[in-house]
Amino acid sequence: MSSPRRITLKELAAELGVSTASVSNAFNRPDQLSPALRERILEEAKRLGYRGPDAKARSLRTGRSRIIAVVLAETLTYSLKDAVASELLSGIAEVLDAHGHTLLLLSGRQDASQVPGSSSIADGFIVYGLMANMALVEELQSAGHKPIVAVDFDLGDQPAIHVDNEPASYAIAQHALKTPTSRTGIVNLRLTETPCNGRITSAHALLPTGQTITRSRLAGFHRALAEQDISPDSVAMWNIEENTYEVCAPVLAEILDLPASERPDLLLCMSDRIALTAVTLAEQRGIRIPEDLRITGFDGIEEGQYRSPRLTTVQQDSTEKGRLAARMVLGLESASSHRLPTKLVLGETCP
Amino acid sequence: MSSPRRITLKELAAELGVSTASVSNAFNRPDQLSPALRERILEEAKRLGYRGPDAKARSLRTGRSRIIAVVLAETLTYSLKDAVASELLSGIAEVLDAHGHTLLLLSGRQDASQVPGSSSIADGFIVYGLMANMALVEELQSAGHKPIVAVDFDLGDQPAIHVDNEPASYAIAQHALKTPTSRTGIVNLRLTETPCNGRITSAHALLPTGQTITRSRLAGFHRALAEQDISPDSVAMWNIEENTYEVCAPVLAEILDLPASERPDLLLCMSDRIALTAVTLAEQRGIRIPEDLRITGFDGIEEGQYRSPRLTTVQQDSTEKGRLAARMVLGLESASSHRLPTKLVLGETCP
DNA sequence: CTGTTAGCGCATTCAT
DNA sequence: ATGAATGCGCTAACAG
Repeated sequence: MSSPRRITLKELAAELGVSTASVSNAFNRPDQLSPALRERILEEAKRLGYRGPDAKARSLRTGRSRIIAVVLAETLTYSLKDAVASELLSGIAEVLDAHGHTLLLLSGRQDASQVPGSSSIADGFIVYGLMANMALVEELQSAGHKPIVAVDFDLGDQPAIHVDNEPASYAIAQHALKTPTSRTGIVNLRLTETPCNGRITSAHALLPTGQTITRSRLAGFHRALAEQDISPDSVAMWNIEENTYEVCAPVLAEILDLPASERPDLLLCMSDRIALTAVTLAEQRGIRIPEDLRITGFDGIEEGQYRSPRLTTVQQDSTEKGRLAARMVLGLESASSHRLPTKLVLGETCP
Repeated sequence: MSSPRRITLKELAAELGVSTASVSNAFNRPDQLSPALRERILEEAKRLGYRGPDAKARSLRTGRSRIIAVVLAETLTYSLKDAVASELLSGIAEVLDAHGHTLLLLSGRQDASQVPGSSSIADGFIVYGLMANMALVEELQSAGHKPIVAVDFDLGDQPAIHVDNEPASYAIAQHALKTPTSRTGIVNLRLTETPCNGRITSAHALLPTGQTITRSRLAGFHRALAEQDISPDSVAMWNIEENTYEVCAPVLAEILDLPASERPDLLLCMSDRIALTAVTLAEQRGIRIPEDLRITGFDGIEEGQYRSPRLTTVQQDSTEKGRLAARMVLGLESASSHRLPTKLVLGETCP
């Protein structure tokens, strides 16, 4: 076989003896030509191996590509392995697919040089999580009138989607604190100004309030603690930089290997991944859950529910968050900010 | 603020009193103009908010977009939630990122009408898994000289990446059968001609040999069974259509709820997801692992190793599979087919 | 209902 | 080292 080059619309038109407009209309606007001609064009196109208008030329001409870019705060490699991010993407993909759009993955972590290139092809952007490097996002904002939706953080006056982090954390901590505790520990996620995997001391500065979701979660924990007359300062805190087992494990091992007199009997974790790692390491050490150690998570990922003991956690519907973001970026939903509800899920790790 | 429209290269050139070629060269070919002029252009560009050449126009002109499309056999919504597919994507993204390319997600399940549109924008394709609808893939093949890499199945004479499915399955079954078993059961993944979630009877036709990875895995199981003088026909088989807890659970419940005299004491599962679901449901029923029931998986996903009991499984490095696919599609690796090795991982579910 | 025309924004010859 | 000209493939006005 020898199809040296994709045939073009113009060539097809010439071959058929019709105008390029008719061929274009045959593919794009059926109502603009007679069914008979359309039929003839489509048939001949198939015969000659013409697969429809070229996406590159079409997008240049129309200004639209039917591509929506998702910009992820972390590296793609990491985000794709993270259950929460994957669920979000899953929800986004569901809606985009249903509306004939496709999904381009970008990372806020790339060399700032490359990104602008590919990004100007997208019709809109969903930006997930606070970027370490805001340069890219600022470009997107200034680049024109393309819709931008921020998820889990605020981006100027762009519409944003949030989850009820503070009330949810308050609720789960309140639940956990109903059972008397002698020592509570909090395991945070990306909360310190400078990277830290381990115990948070007074030497560590925390990220500013109001910027990150984990800061809101901490506020909820603290409110519930205060309500029990437990001073937040008396509660030990640890920090974790990356929501993976490998990064979580050493920090949790450090906690669980504390002498029994110092080891917490309640761990408030900021993610299910952290909590699940705690469960695994506790099991390995013969620490009984929940008798010796109660554990709460946050996110409600499937892995935490489809195992035993089931995680006590806050369920945020990341898939729905993705669907909503996609509908907003496609203009199917008002471009105002949304705050999604969460649900307290009582498992066996903290009954 | 009022940036009504993104400024164009031509306008910038006019503003500066230089030719469009110089502006273009300032961004693309630094060696083609004096450093002084280049500096001036870049500076003025930044000042006027010109973010570099438009991706749509640039890709039309050059014929290259720096976008690689990954075509997934299943829906995107499903694939993004699947640990194996996510790891593959993770590996792909890692390499693409490092080489300044971006990742476009396509599904082989979309309305065939939409896909061709967006797909012609990509510089190359990685096709993952046997498509239910081969129409799209046939288009990609005939569409020209863009590189295509097939993963986990064969696509005409395109280069393909495979895993040692048959030997790996043989090895794990052989290991499992070292311990005497009274009743072995096999839980397959997408193996029947027509969809089936449940027991496979003689009424079910299986997919043709050599097409799907699960068929190869079954062959490995059967070879090990035959070696123990166990007739494959005497081994009960079940089938599962989708690698999710929700779909796996009812089928495994059916198996585990068989009267003790009929219930298998060894389950050879074709995926870790199936095996993990079996573990969870067995635990719920007080069936002891491995005393009452031994379980093997396939894939080696993290979830199976970072829990207790750890899964006995075959580890395939999906991330490396993705990296290799990406290097091949970028032309950094010979375009010949590859077969990746696997590793037997002995956990507690089948010591 | 159909055909003609004029760019979309850019990279690349080929002159100078 | 720089500038003028051409067209990548297509769609949207418009004219017939």
